Amino acid sequence: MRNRVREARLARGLSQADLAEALGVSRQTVISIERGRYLPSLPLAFRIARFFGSTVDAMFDMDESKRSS
Amino acid sequence: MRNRVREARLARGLSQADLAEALGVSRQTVISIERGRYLPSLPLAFRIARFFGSTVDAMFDMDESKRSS
DNA sequence: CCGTGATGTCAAGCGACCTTGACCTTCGTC
DNA sequence: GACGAAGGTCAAGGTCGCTTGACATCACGG
Repeated sequence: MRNRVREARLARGLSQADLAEALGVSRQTVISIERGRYLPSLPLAFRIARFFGSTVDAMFDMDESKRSS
Repeated sequence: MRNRVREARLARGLSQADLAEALGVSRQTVISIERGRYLPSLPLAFRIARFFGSTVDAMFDMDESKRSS
């Protein structure tokens, strides 16, 4: 599962702290999502996608081959 | 936050148990999501959307006006 | 009347998401 | 060298997603 949060953030010239505040989450959460420590919840995924003017499906691509089953 | 899981399931003539098995989750999980008890995780949201040949954004619409904050 | 399929509730437990707070390193600048 | 901004780690704690298992209801066919 890859996500384009980091590149979208850098494209806007924002720091992790800036993005965290804009999304209403902690800086830890932004770090953890960017680094793939865990996946955002569905509501947070929507806020991220909308903040960057994108869609959940475009921001996070689920790789079918990586199903943990 | 509304979702179209129930109507998509009924449109295919599937029971909750059928859908649960197809998604690899428990029947409780399907019931809880359909009834709005809680939101699916991001991976499960993707599996649901793909199972029904749709997108996460189309299956679950986040209502901006219903932000809990 | 009895059984079965479909939907639903409740409860206990586990792990993932998210928080706060303390601390570290690197880089640029004064 | 001292400072601040940015990215990162670690730990403890709370809430939510998901599980299993037991049980209740309603409609239906035998």
